[in-house]
Amino acid sequence: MARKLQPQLSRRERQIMDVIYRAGQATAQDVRAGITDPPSYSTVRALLRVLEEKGHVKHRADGLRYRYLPTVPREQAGEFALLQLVRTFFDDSPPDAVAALLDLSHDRFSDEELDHLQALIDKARKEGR
Amino acid sequence: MARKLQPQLSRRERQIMDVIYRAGQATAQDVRAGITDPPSYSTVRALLRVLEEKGHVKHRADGLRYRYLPTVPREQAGEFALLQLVRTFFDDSPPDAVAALLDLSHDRFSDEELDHLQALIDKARKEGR
DNA sequence: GGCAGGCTGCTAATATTTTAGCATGAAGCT
DNA sequence: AGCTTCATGCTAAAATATTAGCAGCCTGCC
Repeated sequence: MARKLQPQLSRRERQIMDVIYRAGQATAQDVRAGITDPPSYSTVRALLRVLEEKGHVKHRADGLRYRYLPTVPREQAGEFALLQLVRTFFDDSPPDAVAALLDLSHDRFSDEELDHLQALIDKARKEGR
Repeated sequence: MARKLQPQLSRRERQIMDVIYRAGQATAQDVRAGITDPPSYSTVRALLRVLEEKGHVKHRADGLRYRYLPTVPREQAGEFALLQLVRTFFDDSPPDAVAALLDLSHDRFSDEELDHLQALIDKARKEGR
């Protein structure tokens, strides 16, 4: 399976993709609203067109307007980005990254989520041996 | 403490910063070697100068040449990037991200690391109540 | 001394990105 | 019907990023 190397998005393109991934899908207005320092509406649309040409998003007509979706599903893109980040900042060690996340935001973990993690760890243990 | 919003690096700048963060520090040659599709040596140096102007890296003289270091320490930059990514791809839910990491690379977790995580979870449990 | 090698500083051209404006068409409303 | 609103498509200018070349300086060596 030939995986695309790297999208190599430009600054604004990256910003826009982030908005779209956060929301799942978005209109040009949505995108504009999701950027803190937004350019004109016209500009956003131009960039969306560029992103579509490059194959990073596709659009569906929603009444009169367009609604943009990522071509690479969120889950897959997220995994890829995560691995990339782990490689750059955590010595390519997923465990280090997990530790950082726990350390950084342990207060964000509910009891249920902790239970869930517990289960995942147990599962990893079983599969490991 | 006024934290800078977002670095907003350009494409090449991002690539270069990644190399520097991966290695901890790097010379222009190192940077060039760390990029898969590198521009000329001259170009790399120019970009390093730009990055220094913008305050993202600093350099130390190492004999005759320069050795570049990030101004924001790796750990801190990693945490920030991680939170950012979690926000974009995991509904701002660190637990979801942890689950994805475990799921994605459970074979990369050694027994010791699993024990360590276990301890972190227990700690979170205690602090949580 | 004088030459080669490896580095920096600076500068300028080229490519790409980013931007906004204008023309056009569909839908809804009075 | 005619007006307003909100969308698109296209185009071209402006800003920024990317690139490479050239000059100069230090070090080591013949």
